[in-house]
Amino acid sequence: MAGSVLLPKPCLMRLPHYYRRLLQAMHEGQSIISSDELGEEAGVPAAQARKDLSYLGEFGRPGVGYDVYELAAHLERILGLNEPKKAILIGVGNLGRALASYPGFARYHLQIVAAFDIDPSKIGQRIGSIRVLPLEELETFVHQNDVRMAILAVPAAQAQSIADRLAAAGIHLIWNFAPVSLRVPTGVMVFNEDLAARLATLSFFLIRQSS
Amino acid sequence: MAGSVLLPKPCLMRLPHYYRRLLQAMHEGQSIISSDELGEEAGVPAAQARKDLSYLGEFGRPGVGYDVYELAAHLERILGLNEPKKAILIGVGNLGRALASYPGFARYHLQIVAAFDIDPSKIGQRIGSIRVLPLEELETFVHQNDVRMAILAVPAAQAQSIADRLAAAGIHLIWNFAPVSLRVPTGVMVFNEDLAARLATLSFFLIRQSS
DNA sequence: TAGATTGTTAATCGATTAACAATC
DNA sequence: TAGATTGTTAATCGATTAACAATC
Repeated sequence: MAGSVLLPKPCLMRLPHYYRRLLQAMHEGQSIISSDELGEEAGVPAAQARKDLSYLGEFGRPGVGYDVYELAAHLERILGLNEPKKAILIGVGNLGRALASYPGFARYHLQIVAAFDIDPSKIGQRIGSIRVLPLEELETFVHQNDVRMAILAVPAAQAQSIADRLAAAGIHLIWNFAPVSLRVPTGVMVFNEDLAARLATLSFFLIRQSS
Repeated sequence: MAGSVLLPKPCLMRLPHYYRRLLQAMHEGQSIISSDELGEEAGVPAAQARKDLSYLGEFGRPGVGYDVYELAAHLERILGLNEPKKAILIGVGNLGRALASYPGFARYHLQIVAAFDIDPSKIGQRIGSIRVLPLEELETFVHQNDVRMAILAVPAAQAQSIADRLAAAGIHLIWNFAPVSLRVPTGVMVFNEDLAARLATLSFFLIRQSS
């Protein structure tokens, strides 16, 4: 399940930042870039950036730097940025709607192919081009459309039972925005975007601010 | 600036999860809890949970466990969950609106006291009880209301220039939802909630899924 | 050639885990 | 007393950083 490419998790989290710096370089017509410039974008020293990239292969030229286009293309391939990624959205509240229309996702080829909700008044609505379907159709839709990813934006109380259904329906990856720890069978990956928990950690720093 | 309490960052990130488990215990009438139960919620072994809590002091009783109410009260104090936390919201797009009405924030006493936007058609609107003010009034408002925290939910292109203004106006903590790395003066803390970068890391796993 | 920058090794740093005496 | 569970030490693990030979 871990795939063929092994990467330390902190390294993986920095790759999108390197990639973003490469896009900027392209935009500015820069064709060679240094580990120092890449590291700066990710907030790490040049040595860290070089080490991260060395996990992917040898791309740089000593004394010169990295070819912007070549490295960008490689990161796109490693991260799968250009692969179409079908996902369903569960929960069409304020946050769900915002995610459905988030402009930053299109660049990475995320395709939200349908949304689901229990609220009858929302069924049949559209968010952009995304149709809102009744939750009962979840399993059928996942099977018929071969969807592997779900974005979960329902209230905390409903999240676990829906996660169970998603796992049973064959979803492999849940991007969870509900503020709960989900239990899922092995083989299902959960990535938590827990804004309430994050706020609690911000609170720690905020109340310690001087002045 | 680092405050008096030193905590490893991974530990700090787990404290909200322990706290959440304590709330659940209270709800169920459980008055003693073990490091094993706490660790499970955060996805770590019992030894890790004990070590995390030992940074805060000695709360458990050997052979017994932790007092649910006592530990919850202590976590509330350490994290400052019950302290009122004023914040302003910059950017009243879909994501900004969703954050302004996010139900999970009230429990931790986050008070979004105003929202700002450049779009004239949005000025004067209300999101719940939050008024949308023109961006020109940002500095005045921050000074007059002694605000330390800003939630930044503007398009990537505008984020840096607004971060500059926030820092100059005396904001200490920026919760940044724009997909960019902000440069801020020392003394200003930035916490990034970079959904586009996160999607890129999800992509890495998604395209490697078997079947 | 002189200057710049990579890829990699080794040293450092910090977090996690295992083990267990102390305690209830 | 026997069983359970903490707080803490020491061992392990993994990531970061410094340094530098190799390369352009």
